[in-house]
Amino acid sequence: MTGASGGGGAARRGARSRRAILDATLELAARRGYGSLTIEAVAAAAGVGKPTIYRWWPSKGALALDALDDAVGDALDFPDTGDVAADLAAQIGRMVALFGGDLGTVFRGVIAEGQSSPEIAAAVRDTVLEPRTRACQVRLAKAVAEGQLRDDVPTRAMVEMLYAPFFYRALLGTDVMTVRQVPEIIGRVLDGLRPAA
Amino acid sequence: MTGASGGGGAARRGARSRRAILDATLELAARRGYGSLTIEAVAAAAGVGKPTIYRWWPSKGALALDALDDAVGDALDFPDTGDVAADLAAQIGRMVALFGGDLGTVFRGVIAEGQSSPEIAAAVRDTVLEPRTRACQVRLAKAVAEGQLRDDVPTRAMVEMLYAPFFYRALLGTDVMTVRQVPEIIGRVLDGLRPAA
Amino acid sequence: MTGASGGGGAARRGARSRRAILDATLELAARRGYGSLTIEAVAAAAGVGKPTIYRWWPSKGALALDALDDAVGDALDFPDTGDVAADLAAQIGRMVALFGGDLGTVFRGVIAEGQSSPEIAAAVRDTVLEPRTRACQVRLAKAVAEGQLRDDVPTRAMVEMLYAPFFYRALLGTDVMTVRQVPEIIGRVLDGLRPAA
Amino acid sequence: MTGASGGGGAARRGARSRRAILDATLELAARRGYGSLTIEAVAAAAGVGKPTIYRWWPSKGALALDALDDAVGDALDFPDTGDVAADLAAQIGRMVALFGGDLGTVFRGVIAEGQSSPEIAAAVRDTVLEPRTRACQVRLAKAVAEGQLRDDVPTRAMVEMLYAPFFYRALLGTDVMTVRQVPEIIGRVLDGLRPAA
DNA sequence: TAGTAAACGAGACGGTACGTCACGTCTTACC
DNA sequence: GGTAAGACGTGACGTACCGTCTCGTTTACTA
Repeated sequence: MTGASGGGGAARRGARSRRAILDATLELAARRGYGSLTIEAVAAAAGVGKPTIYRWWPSKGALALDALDDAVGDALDFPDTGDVAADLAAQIGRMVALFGGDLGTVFRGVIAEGQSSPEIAAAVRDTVLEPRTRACQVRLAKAVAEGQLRDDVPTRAMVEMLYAPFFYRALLGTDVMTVRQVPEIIGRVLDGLRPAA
Repeated sequence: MTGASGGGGAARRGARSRRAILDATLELAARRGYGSLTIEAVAAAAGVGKPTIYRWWPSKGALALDALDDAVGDALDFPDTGDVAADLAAQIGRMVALFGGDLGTVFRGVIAEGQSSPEIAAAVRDTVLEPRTRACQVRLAKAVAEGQLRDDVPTRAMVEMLYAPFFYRALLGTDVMTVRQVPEIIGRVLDGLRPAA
Repeated sequence: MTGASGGGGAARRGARSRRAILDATLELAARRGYGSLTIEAVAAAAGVGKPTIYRWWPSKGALALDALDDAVGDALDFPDTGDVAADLAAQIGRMVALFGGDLGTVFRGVIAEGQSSPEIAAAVRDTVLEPRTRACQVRLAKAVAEGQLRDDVPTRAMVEMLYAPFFYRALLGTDVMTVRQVPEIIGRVLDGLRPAA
Repeated sequence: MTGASGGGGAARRGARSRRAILDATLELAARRGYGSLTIEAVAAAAGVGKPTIYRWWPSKGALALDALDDAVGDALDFPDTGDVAADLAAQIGRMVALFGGDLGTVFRGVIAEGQSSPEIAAAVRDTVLEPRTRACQVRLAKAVAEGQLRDDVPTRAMVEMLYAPFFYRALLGTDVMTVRQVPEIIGRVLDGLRPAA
């Protein structure tokens, strides 16, 4: 359910088709690359007519976003063990692992699509980024309250500092971020976010 | 500087055409959006045959990158006033200003293209990112030597921490970064990069 | 009847398009000349997409041949009045009349195309020439049986002698053959084909 | 020297180039087919610039016609042994032999070109057909005077009857004419052209 | 013999049309 | 009664040649 992106219920009998379409989307995006993904090919691979796809999704980006969202599920929900550094490392580590594979291809493709399509950009923000940003802010606010983090930096800014390096590497392709590097990278950011005394 | 992106010398007589093509590329990308930019339209707007464009640039991405590079020129070269925080704020501020307008549209489009095209991704890295990263590393290394910054964090990691938030906002569209916000954002990152005592 | 040239059934819904395409083909070929006929222009004139034309016809030549065949219909079927000389003059006269106008332009163009394209050449033979040659042979064989013509010359050779002058003039452009000249020309050939006694 | 077709003197220094161009033209036309012959390819194969070709020939057809004319030379001049049937068979036999090979490809291509280009059509008539037609008419007129042929059929019509079958077969591709068939085919036509008593 | 003007090779240029791809819409036929 | 199948108009793709237009560089005739 992607909200603004349009993916829909299809309660009636589209369930089978919906699954086949989402699966084919991920499969093809992973195999041929997001740029070479076409609605035409998805329809063929899913054994479905093109109009059936257009009935439920307005564009390739919306479809890919839905497929992505469907595949990620709740794998990126936020943990709370009491140790904010460990929690951040765990969640971001899972993200790095998840997007290091085929899903990453789709994710980067969707973000790329968003550069040209305000609708997709908005859908990505609303369905992917914003909910997790808020969950993270909640966790950070708790850490602030517990004195683990400074109280003079908005949690939203902290989120940005923590996640930005991941997107930087993912989207600019300067280096692949591995799960093992995550704690160190997070740690350096947190160094600046700890209370003065 | 066309580097790996292919745009070429065309010393002979293509100078006029080259200018018209690059200008038309920026103009159209700004006006209609990068995604709607077509080689066909560029050719028409530049008063040039399509093959002339394909003779010198292998793809729309390479063309856009060249146009971008040409437009940026040396506007993003790195200053050295002695105060590393001020220098960073100045350079990143200029970047924010530059990419806040039409050039930003092209820049984001080229990076988006890079998600599907390894050639473009590599060209972006080689011609745009890497040179400036190195210049920044040089400046940071000087600051480390002067005791303004920690010596236990690689300068490359520092660069990442400093620039990532800009790309985060630019590419995910969560918020527009304004020039006025730059010093504060840079400042927070630097807080974690200053020597311990 | 599209025979080997490929134009097809398009039973489903292409009927309107098919008509528009064939009409536009003849119209443009007549107006601008066969050599200047382009698929692009036919598509535009017919209010049709290029791919629709390529879906049904493999080449300009095949399209033109189909348009020709469609326009000729059964206008060149062979008569039988009992007088072989009169029948030949009538049929060839109709042919001269038909190909003296716009259809001739198309016909000559298709034959020209056949010089470079074995497929077109074969299609011309199979769909245009051969059926009429056979019909003529049948008529000639009857005349032979009735003693109006020699029995020591193959009817196929007779057909060649009778029709060749028409193609000679049409394709080499030495002179335009008029309907009034037909009986005389046919007559001279028949002079050599009458029984000895 | 093709008169209207333009091929020209190039007395100065073009001799080498001219030869190379004509040779390359025949070579390429034979190898790849007339339709696939391009000025560009001729220029490359001849080691010559395109403008050099355009300087001397206005079109591919004019070039091919010149190459053809150059290659045929005086091989098709008309003999006179006293026996008109033998002379005709000899000359037409030589023509069949000559145009049965690569030269035939070029010849048919030039005639095809003539269907769309009045200039080429005129050049073909003026430089290839007309001179030989006249030579043949002269020979036939002599035969008429000697009583070997009817005097009530214009020699021009006779020429048409005699040569048309060759072009019929060559251009319509119904059958290849072999040298051995020539006397028989000529003979049948002459049967109708002999004096009555 | 030297000078010079042409013709030359090379190839970039503005174009036109090619034949193909995928788009997103629409219609028909089947299940 | 919804759906697969797929034809349709559209528009851009990237390519092949077109015929024209500079570019220097031979080269062979004139002086």
